[in-house]
Amino acid sequence: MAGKPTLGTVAKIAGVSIPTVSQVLRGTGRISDETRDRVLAAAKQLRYLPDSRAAAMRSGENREIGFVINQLQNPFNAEVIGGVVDLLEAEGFLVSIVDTRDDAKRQSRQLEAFIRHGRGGLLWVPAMDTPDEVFELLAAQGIPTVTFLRHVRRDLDHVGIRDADATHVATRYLGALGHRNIAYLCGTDMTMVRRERIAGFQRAMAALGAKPSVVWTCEDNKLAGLEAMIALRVAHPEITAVVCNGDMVGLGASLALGRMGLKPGEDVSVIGFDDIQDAAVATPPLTTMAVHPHKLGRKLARILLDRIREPDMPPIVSEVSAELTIRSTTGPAKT
Amino acid sequence: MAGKPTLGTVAKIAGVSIPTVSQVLRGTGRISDETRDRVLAAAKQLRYLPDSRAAAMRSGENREIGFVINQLQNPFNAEVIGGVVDLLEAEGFLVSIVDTRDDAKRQSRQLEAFIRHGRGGLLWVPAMDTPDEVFELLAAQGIPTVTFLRHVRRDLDHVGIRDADATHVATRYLGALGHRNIAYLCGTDMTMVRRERIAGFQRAMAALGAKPSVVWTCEDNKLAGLEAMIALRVAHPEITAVVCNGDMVGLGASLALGRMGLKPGEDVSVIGFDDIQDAAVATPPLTTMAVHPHKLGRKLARILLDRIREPDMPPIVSEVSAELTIRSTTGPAKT
DNA sequence: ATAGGTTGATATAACGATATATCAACTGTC
DNA sequence: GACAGTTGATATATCGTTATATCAACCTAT
Repeated sequence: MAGKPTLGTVAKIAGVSIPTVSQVLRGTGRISDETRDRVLAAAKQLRYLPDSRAAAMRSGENREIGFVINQLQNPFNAEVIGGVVDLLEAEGFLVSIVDTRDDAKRQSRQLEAFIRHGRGGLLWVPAMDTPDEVFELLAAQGIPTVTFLRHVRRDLDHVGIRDADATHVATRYLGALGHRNIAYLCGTDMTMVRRERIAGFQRAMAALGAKPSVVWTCEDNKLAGLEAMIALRVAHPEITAVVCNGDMVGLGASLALGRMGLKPGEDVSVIGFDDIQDAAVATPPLTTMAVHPHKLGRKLARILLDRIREPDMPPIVSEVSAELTIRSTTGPAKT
Repeated sequence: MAGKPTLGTVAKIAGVSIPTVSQVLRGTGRISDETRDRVLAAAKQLRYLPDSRAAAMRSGENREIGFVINQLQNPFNAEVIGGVVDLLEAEGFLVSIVDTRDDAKRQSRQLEAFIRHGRGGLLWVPAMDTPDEVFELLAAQGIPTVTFLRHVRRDLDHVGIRDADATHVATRYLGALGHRNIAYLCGTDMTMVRRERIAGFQRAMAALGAKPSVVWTCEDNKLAGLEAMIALRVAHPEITAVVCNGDMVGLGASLALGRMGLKPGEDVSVIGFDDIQDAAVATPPLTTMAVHPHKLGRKLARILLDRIREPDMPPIVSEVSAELTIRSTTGPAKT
């Protein structure tokens, strides 16, 4: 009545032994048609489902993957998750997700919980300021792990974006349109990703022979982008183009221009990053550096599967390029 | 080297037996200071973390909760998740999330996976068209379960919103502003929630003595809201106000009015639902029926904890009211 | 009739933990 | 110095599975 059905309860009802039930359900061993039917009927009647934890304990096989992400609300991340889950569920894995909200303390608790609860593999966007001891903890457990976006440890598999290249391309494109006073809008947190992107931006600015470049602070959401654009406009009225650290910021900046009576793509150009779904349908549609988050998610999952299959390979690093996707928020510099 | 540390490896290093290590780590039994120190040192050196699956198997205690949600990207849901996780993690639980994307088949697989992997409790927004067998499966396992938003089974605990009241209040408010030609914008999927909301809308319309009311089809996102508003305006130019099934739709509708050269709150009034963070910072700020998603998440978690503690209580149903939150997209009807 | 092979099932041990029982070595008491 | 009580540890059984070994019953061949 109360309590989950187990192999034992199924065995009792079918009038056979426990190993027999186990063999029937997994299709191994030699079983007569008659007992097979009896066992299957009993299992169905009780709605029995095997306890994979007990199974994993004995057999060593573990098909539960943990995904540790830094911001669940972020539409880019949500699309990546879709790709990861599509692939892994098709392979019979369960993907359970936790959100660190970029808080290293919460992340430590969650990773510990994942280890205790026996995840067979981890996908991980390391939170900012992740302490080294966390990596050592993971290494000590020997859990297959792939980091995503933030490439903090060379001894782990990694899937990421060619960040420096992307901002370089974006900035060079603005330069080709005649812009010389270009700002980069991003947060203060010095993650690997951000460092790379700023480096790419600076490199392109240097190649353009542009003045000392402006890197302007801005949280990673639409409202912050809006406010930052307004403040930037006041502090640096000479700026004619901005490269943003994410589409949400870009959309906010574009919105701000409208509010100030300026036309994005005519008065000031804006380039976003990620190509989230909103970018294409915004007014005006946002020029952006597109990565394909769903595909990226599949690649991430694939590499984890490879690692699980071959634990002793040297670390794999896979970086994809972002594509310049021109829409309406960029245009020639006013002369 | 390879392989997780276990009680056995810790015991060997500390030179004691397995039960001793277990007792030291859990603080039970009688242990001398000297062996305690030795054991703790060994555990620390190996970075040992106990396997909660094995522990749960023996002790029966299970502190892993599954959250089955219908749409991860939805900002309202994301805020609810925040509330749930804040409470449950503070109580020492691990909350792992899966996204059904409102696909009953995927949901079945995911729920089965949660059962197999031994979740100690479930929070669940049932997907549309969830077949009865799924509920029977859950009942057979006896897993504490609380449904959220969609109240499909009276024999399960539930946390939701007083949907009919909310749309009734919203519509009555528009009536008080002088509007009589009011439309309701929502999807075609006849979920419990939607049925209730339409009922509240219709009831208020009847009380206003208004004409046969318009219920207009619209997916639950910003772009769909935008397109629906434009189409609605063409088909029913007499409409002066719309009540929306969610803030994303409301924001899209408001955007559409701007594109058509109309002023939200002057030419046409718009009311949203949920009060997601974007609603307050949009231009113009969106009038909406506010629920407090973070608080709602905490309540949801609390009820699950109660159920886990007292499995035999009769089902609990908790419904919260949405508050009319007036911003700038509503105003008096033009005379 | 006996050895050897096949069939269809069960017995047993193990995974990593916990709960309960047991036990040896001290302690103190009269 | 014998007995009871305490202290600090270990032995053993158990949770729900799976892997491996074992086994009885039947068949076949010489």
